[in-house]
Formats: sequence, structure tokens, C-alpha cells
Amino acid sequence: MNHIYPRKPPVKERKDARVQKTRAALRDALLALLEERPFDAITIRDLAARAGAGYATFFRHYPDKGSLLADLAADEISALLALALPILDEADTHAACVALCSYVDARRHLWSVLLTGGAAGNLREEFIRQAHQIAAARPTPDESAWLPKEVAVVFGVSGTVEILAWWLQHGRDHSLEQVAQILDRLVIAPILRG
Amino acid sequence: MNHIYPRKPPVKERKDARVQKTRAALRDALLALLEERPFDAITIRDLAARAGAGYATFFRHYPDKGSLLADLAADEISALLALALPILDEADTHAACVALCSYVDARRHLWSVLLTGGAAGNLREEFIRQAHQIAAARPTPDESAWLPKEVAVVFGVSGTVEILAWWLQHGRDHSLEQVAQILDRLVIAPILRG
Amino acid sequence: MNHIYPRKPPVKERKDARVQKTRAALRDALLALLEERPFDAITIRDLAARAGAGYATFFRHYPDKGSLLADLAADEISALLALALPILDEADTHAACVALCSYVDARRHLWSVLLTGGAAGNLREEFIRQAHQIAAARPTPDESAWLPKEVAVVFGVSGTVEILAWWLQHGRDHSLEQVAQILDRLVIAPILRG
Amino acid sequence: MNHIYPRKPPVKERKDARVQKTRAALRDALLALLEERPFDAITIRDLAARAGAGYATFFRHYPDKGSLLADLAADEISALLALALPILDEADTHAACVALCSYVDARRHLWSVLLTGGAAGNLREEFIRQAHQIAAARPTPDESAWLPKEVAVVFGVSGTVEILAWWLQHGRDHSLEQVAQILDRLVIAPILRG
DNA sequence: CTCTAATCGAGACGGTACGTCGCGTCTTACG
DNA sequence: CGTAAGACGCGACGTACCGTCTCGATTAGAG
Repeated sequence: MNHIYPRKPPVKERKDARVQKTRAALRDALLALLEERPFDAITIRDLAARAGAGYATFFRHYPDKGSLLADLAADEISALLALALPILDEADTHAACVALCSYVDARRHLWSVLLTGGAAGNLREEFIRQAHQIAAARPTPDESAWLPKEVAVVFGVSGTVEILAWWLQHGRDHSLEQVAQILDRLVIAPILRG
Repeated sequence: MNHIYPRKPPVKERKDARVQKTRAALRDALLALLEERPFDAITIRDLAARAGAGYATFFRHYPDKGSLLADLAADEISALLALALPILDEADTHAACVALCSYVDARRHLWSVLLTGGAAGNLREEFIRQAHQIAAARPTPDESAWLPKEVAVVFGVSGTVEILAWWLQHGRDHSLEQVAQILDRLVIAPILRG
Repeated sequence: MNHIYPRKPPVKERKDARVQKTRAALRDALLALLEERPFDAITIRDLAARAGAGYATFFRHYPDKGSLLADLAADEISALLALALPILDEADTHAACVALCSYVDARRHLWSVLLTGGAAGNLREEFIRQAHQIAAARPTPDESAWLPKEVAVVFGVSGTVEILAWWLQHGRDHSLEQVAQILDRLVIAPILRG
Repeated sequence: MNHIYPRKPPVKERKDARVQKTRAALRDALLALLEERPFDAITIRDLAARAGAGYATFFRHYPDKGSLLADLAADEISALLALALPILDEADTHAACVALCSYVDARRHLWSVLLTGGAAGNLREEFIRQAHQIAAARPTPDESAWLPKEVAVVFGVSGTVEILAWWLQHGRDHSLEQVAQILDRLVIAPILRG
């Protein structure tokens, strides 16, 4: 998969094997616990215990819970946004929506936990936050008179996230094709064509 | 996360004057503190101190922080949703959007704190939660083949909240009329007409 | 007993009853634990648990373990020193030694724990420390040419403590009278008469 | 408290030169640090850093901090006790006291750190401990009716240590001759002649 | 206009999680 | 291929806040 979608390059993987193992264990522990209860109800002691690591060991890798979540999610969020934002510039928005949904579908379990698990709220906030940054940096080619860029970005991201969360929560009741169409008609088209 | 869920049972409004005063002081304290820092960073001790009340006194009125927020927000949220949902059934959606924006504008300070202050995330979640409940209970008059009711409601609410939050955060740069138009074209129209 | 030996006057006992109870429980817990293991091997968690108090409660009363020990011991030490130092000024040193031993005997259990239990080392150090302070403040009436005041005080206190510790450790094998005689001949006489 | 008790089994002195060097560095580091702060406030990491050795290296030489202190002090203590105990059996006690003081004076810096530095308390305890052992093993030639052997030994050692500590702490204000006299009149004579 | 009960402030208390530190073991990778 | 560097499990530290509780001191509003 990594050859299709832009992932973090494997540079600087020059780390102690124990460190890698411990971090992976902590990330897995967080994912597992997020399926059972809200992010804020998960204690660092829970995470360490679930990961089979010592309590203090957690802090040797992350300064706090949020950083662990960020380590899990930030790259994924960036990747998704990198895939989503350009949709607005494409000619064939439907195809772009399908690509987006395919990406999520390929990592369905991870995204399912992130968007419908106990950290859904935090993730949504992080999405919006990153989107704001991107919106500020993004060129403004064809600013509509009626739709400020900021609103477009925030609304687009928020709507997309909400639709994806709904899809992930309802299993396979709806085809990728359907969801892509909803995304296109509900989020993309209105932004582009009012 | 401090969910807002459990609504306080219908309080008898016939109360000691001291009680009324204390509750008002606590609510004001929360609003004031939400302008400075996130909801989760506000402690009950902070609230009591700011309200000029004793620490234990807080618990004589609310079982926890979330209940105080609920006392502040739940009615407002219900009122706003009661105003927003029927938009989809109206003929003149634009007029309905103007009505919605007028309502928010009339209570601009409160809504500004709620949607852009330290409890923005909690509020958004509560909106979505109430929207889900409404969606489940709502009759399904003209279920489009392509757009499941659940998505429509969640997307509609989420988009509306996002647009209102943006409006409240940017002061008076944009007229009520403009915002109503954005709301209509970006959220309402796509749901109704695809 | 309190009418015989100078105890802390009951002034300022104007405190919350709960506070008194908790502190007494903590002091008793320390005494009990000192009979089983060294002071440094006793954790604050042990103390709180033994006292039936919450861990954090300990810190509401004492900043650390040492302060609890001081609360137990400082007054006792002061009282003993107040009784011991004047011996050097008395005409009948033997009678004064008997008085000192009687005082210790009347509080035999407490002193037994303090001088032979797990805090013996700390107590000895505290004795020497207080003795140094007293030596510095004490007038130097008849400074012998051969014996500096400082040495006299430190040696006197140290020797006395050692003899008392031995006595307390060996139960009633030796009479109060015998110990007083040893104290007089081994510590007091040499200081006074070289 | 870090007792010094368990003596290292008779180390074979035939060792790698690097081992000798590392141990010397660690001992020097301990001595240096004892001049700045109490023994218990010195961490193994401090010692290793000061000695220019790796943290784990410490444990290849000593099982814990106390053992390093023992390695420094135990031989010195034994030597001093071997010199001190026989004083009671000598005819010319004054000469013996002079010999004792000379021995300490010859190693003044080391003893100064040991008896007045951060490990003074530990050292005192170790002295008493070894003295107790010696007292138990020592024949009882002329047990006085009034002075049990145990008291004599403990008192003698304790008094001697205290006097030496005072001497070492006050530099050269007092001559070796004076101190020997004090020792003889304050400690030895009373034990022998009551 | 009193008197009685509700309400209040103050804060001690048992808990629980935090983030830090040091120990002593064990692993890794460098020189 | 031996050793330094340091990650690790462990567990105590002292801090903060929670929600419960007792304690007197107001003070409201019913009689």
C-alpha cells in the first residue's frame, strides 16, 4: 500500500529495537482501549498495563497521553488531508472522492477506531486544527464572492469527517461508491458550485 | 470527557433566593472561565472560587462540572435545534436560515462563548448527540434513495454548527444576511436537492 | 505524671477534633512501625495505611516523614535535655541522675522505641544537634582549661543517650539505681572532676 | 538507612588494573561528594558521573551504595578499633591515647570526611555495631561489679568517636596532646577506675 | 419579628492519577 | 567482544483534584 499513498519516509529508523517495540505496544494499547471507552477515561496506568510496560516507561516515550494519540493520528490525518484538499482542484471530483474513500477503506480498522472510538472528539478537533493551518497557507485561486475560504475549508473537512465517521460506524451497509457519491454531492459540489 | 447527557430532572423553580443566587453565580463563573481556558482545565475549585461560593456548595447544586455546563447549554441547544431541524421542511429555506441566524445573533455573547470558548468541543459533541436522537425519532417523509436520513441530520447539524462558530469567531465582518445565505447554499440546499 | 515533669502546656489545643485524631493515629502508626523496621524502610504509604488514613492525608499534617518523627520526638528530647543539662550544675549529681532515669522509666515504652527502634540513629543525631545548640547558648561559668565546653556537652549527651539506650534494650536486668550510678560515674563525674 | 553491615567477602586483591582504577575512582568520588552533602542524598548516578564511569559499571564493583562506603570505611574502622580497644588493657593509657590520636592525625583528611562529612551518622552506627560484636567476643577479665562490659564498650567507642569528630571538625585549634588527654580523662579513666 | 430550618463557607478526609526520580537488571551497539 | 550507555520494570515521592463529610455561622421566610 505504501507505494500508492504518500506515507512517512522510512528515514531515521535508526532506533533501539526495544524502543520501537515499546512504542508499538503503547500505540496498540491505546487503539485497543479506545474501542472500549473514551480517551479521557483512559489513564496512563491503563495504557502501560495493557502494553505490558512499566508506568514510568510511558514517560520515556511520550510526555503525555495526547502525544501518544498524536503519534498515532497526526500522520494519518496529514495523509488524509493531503488526499482530500486537492479534490477541490480536480476536474473529476467524483473520482477523487472514490480515491479518498478507498484510502480510508484500506485502513478501515484504524480509521474506525479513530473516528468512532473514544477519541472521536479529539480527532475531529485535530482535523479542524490542521485544516485551519492549511487554509491559511493555501492559495486563493477563485475565491467566490459568497464563500470565504476559511468557511469552505472548515466546512469541507468537518462534513467529510462526519460522513466518513457515519460510514465506518455502519459497517458495510453502504458501498464505497455510494459514500463517495454522498461526499461529492453533499460536500464537494456545494463548495465548488454553491 | 465530561458528557452533558443526563439532564437534570425538571427543577422546581420555586426555590430559596439564596439558591438562585448561587446557581447564577456558578453559571456566570463558568462562562467567564470558558473565555480563558478549556473546559477540562477548569476545576470545580476554580468555579467555586470565581463564584464566591464554598467548594462543597458546588455539589449542593450540581453533581459535577458537566451538569453545570448542561444547565447552561442544554436548553439553548434544544432551542436552536428546534429552530434548525424544521428548516428542511420549510418552503422558504432562506427565510428560515435568516431566522436561525437572528436567534443566534440575539444571544451572540452566550453562543460565542459556547461555540468558540473552551467548551466548543463538548458543545459540538452534544449537538451531534442530540441530533442523532432526533434523527432516530424523526419521521422519514421523503427519504432520498441516495441520502440516508442519519447522514442528512448529522451532516446538517455539524455543518450548521461549524458555520455559526466561524461567524461568531469573526465578529461582524460578515452580515447576518451573508451567513444565512452560506448556510442555505452550503448545508440546506445540498441536503434537500442533492 | 504531668505534674512532676515539665510537659508541653495544653495551650492552643483549639483544633479540629478530626485533625487531632488523625495526627495521633499517624504518630501511633510510626511508633508501631519503628518497632518492626528501620525508619528509612518505612514509607509514607505504610504510615498512612497503618493509621487508617488516606495517603494524601499524611501531607496535610506533615511535609515529610521526618517531620512526623520530629513531632513525636522533639518535645521529648527537649524535655529530657532540659532535665539532663542542669545535672552538671547540681550539687548532688547522683540524685539528679536518678531523677533523669526516673523520667525515662516513666515513659519507658516511648523511649524504648525511640532509642532502640528503627529511628535510633536519627534520634541520636537529633540529640547531638540540639545539644550543640544548647552548648553554643549556654554560659561558660567554669570552663576547665583542659575541657572545652563543646566537647563536654556533646560527650555528655552522647554518653547519656548510649547508656539509656543500653538500659532500655536490656529490660529490667538492671535497676534504676544502678543505671543512675553508672551515668553519674561514667559521664557526669568525669566532666565535672576530670 | 543504608547500613554497612554485610562485609564484602574477602576480595581477592589480585585484580585487573582497570578494576583497581575504577574502584579507586568510585571511592574518591564518594569521598568528594560526602564533603558536599549527606550520604543519603548521594545517588549512584552521581557517584558514577563524578568517577567518570558508566552507571551500570558501578554495579559491577559494588552491589549498592552502602558497600562502597563499607569498602572505604570498614578497614579503617577495624584498624582504629584494633588500636582503641586494647587501650583498656594497657598500663600507660595516656601513651595509648596519644598513639590513637596520632593514627587518626596521620589520616586526618580521610577521617575528617568520614566522621564529619555526610556519612557521619552511618559511620557512628557502624562503629557501635562493630564494637558490640567485639564486646560480645571479648573476654571479661575484670568485670566490675558496677559496670557491665557491654556498656563499657559501647560508651567507650561512642565517646571516643564523638571526641575525635569534634577534633577533626575544629581543625588544629587543639593539639594532639590535648585531645589525647581529654580522651584519657573523659573516656578511658572513668571506665577503668570508675 | 421572631425562630427554626435551609443554606452557606470552610476545609478535613479517603481516594486516585499525575509526572518525577532513583534503584538495580538487562540489552544494545559501539569502539 | 567487552564495556559504556541507557532502556526497562518497579515503586515511592509529593501534588492536585475529586466527591463526601462534618462543623458552626448566617439568613430566609413561615408562623
